[in-house]
Amino acid sequence: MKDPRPCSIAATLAVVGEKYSLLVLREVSLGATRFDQLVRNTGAPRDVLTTRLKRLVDAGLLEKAEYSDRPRRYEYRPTRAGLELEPVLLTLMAWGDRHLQEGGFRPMVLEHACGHELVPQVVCRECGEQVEHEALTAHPQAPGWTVTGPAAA
Amino acid sequence: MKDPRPCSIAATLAVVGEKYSLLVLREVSLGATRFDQLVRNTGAPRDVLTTRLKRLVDAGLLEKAEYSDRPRRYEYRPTRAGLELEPVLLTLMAWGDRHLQEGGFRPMVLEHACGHELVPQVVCRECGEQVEHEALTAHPQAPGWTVTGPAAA
DNA sequence: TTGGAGAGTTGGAAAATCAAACTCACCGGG
DNA sequence: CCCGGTGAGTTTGATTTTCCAACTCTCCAA
Repeated sequence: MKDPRPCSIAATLAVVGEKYSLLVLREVSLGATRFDQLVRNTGAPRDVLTTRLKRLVDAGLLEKAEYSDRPRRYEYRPTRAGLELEPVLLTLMAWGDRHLQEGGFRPMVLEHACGHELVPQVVCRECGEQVEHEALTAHPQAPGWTVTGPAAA
Repeated sequence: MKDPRPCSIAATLAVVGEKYSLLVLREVSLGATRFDQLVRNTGAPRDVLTTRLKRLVDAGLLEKAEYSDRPRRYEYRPTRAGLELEPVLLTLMAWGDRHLQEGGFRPMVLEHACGHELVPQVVCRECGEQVEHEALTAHPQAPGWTVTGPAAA
């Protein structure tokens, strides 16, 4: 009766929820894979970046690849699992574009292979409809948990 | 030449990227809107929760609503803007379900109004195709920024 | 031989986190 | 009238993180 709700959101955030982690993923997805690029582009202090990179490599989201021996230098490439976090980045970006950017200015525009500017949408895989809050019903699977909290303790 | 990349992902994380903020959004979206529920269900220390709630209310993602005067008690309800972060929560959950939960166990199953279990997918609004990393091209709009970093400073 | 790059490490101050205890207002018995 | 309990925080003091600047170490190039 002391543990928080078991949840894949929390589990995922335990891996990528620390400050700068998702910005690192953003950069490596864009192709900025080197330490000094990550420092400049994310604004992370160098020591913090070091520990974030270690964590992301350990978690299998990045891999450290030598791109030059003599001098020995490494870059950080996203793994498939790392790239699969892109939907998270896209939905975060979409929300920020809509709610935070005044004047409709978008700091980054993404072009989809279909030829259009990408406006990401989250849909139900079965019916293809855009997912609305009102159309969802949650079913907690963990024993002792209901939608609002622990069952009558 | 010292600021990090201007980006809606970073802007959004500045609002909801601190520890527990997204878990609070998860809970209020589920219907657990009261202080003690949030403490139990997220695991946040009470004082931290207080500051997170203040921030989320100030940012317009939650609203504080009196549900009883005498004794005066408040709950925190998600605003429309708050609910619009659900796509982020859904994609985080999907990633965790796929990459972190052994044995395919899902701590939470969501049912869509169409009658099926929800498997969220991110698609391009124009063509409806699922978004793949390889199908994206990024176009930074901020002056001085390229896809890998600041332009030749 | 001096001067960069690039990729980190180190040191110490400042800020955030944590758990537990405490407050304050009220309610409902006994 | 007193007592325990609930709900929503606030306070306290110890522990962790963060932050930033400066430093290291390896190489290459002028």
